[in-house]
Amino acid sequence: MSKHDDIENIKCNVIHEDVVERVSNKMIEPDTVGDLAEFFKVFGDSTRLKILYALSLSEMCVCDIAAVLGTSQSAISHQLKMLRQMRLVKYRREGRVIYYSHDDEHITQIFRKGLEHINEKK
Amino acid sequence: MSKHDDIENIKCNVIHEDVVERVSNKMIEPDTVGDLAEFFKVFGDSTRLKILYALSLSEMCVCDIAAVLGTSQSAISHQLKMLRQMRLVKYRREGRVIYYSHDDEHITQIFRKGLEHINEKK
DNA sequence: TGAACATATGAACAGTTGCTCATATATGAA
DNA sequence: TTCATATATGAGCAACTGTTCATATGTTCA
Repeated sequence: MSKHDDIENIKCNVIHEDVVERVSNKMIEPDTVGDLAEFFKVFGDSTRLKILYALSLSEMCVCDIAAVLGTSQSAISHQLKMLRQMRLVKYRREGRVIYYSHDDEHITQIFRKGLEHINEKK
Repeated sequence: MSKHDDIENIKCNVIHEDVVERVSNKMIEPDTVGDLAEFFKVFGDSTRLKILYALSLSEMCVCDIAAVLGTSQSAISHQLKMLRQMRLVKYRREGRVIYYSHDDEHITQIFRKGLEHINEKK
């Protein structure tokens, strides 16, 4: 009963009590982290990034987006649904055609920061 | 042979030739998009976000991070490996203990933009 | 009406991801 | 050397993701 004190045989112990407590107290809210992760997850896919980039150049309809990306209409539509739900794009209808465009000014700023990072680290 | 012109029965056609051409010409490089997506993918997970947030408050060793997040040492270690590879964190050794800290000043800026977005859209 | 077309969507499937578990490596102390 | 501890890592698995395929919805025009 000397070495395996409790049930913990794998876990490691707190090493700096003070740091752990201080950081724990200032830690970000679980809900906020969840929302943030969901938000960034949107940027973690090439197709969605391309859509967002294309829309930064021009308002576009679904077919044209598909043409530019060389992807199926269905795939684009699915992704646009997600972008809509995350409030990153908005749309307007004109007859049968639906035009999408950005709905958030943070997109380009986040893009820029990302580009700065990958350009520095080479 | 009238309606199903070629093989395309599902695909939709280009609607605005001019827009498609202009956007295609200015389109982001495939390599760049891939790198960007990989970069943002890192921020798309709660555990990694929490680690990055904790490290923004203080340099920390692996055990302490695990304690703050309430996650296993192994899980933290796996994620730190990824964060290391993406050059988002750096580390220094002191005996058996390894201290991790931020390796990129864009992290906090990207965090802020993300927070601004999710706070606005409620 | 009905045909043609632009877009949306559900189901299914393959590929990916993040965790756990077991174990390996590395360092310090005895 | 041997033990204890801090961290790393490979394999395996369950959950998630992005695409395709088939089909539905909605709009225009004849």
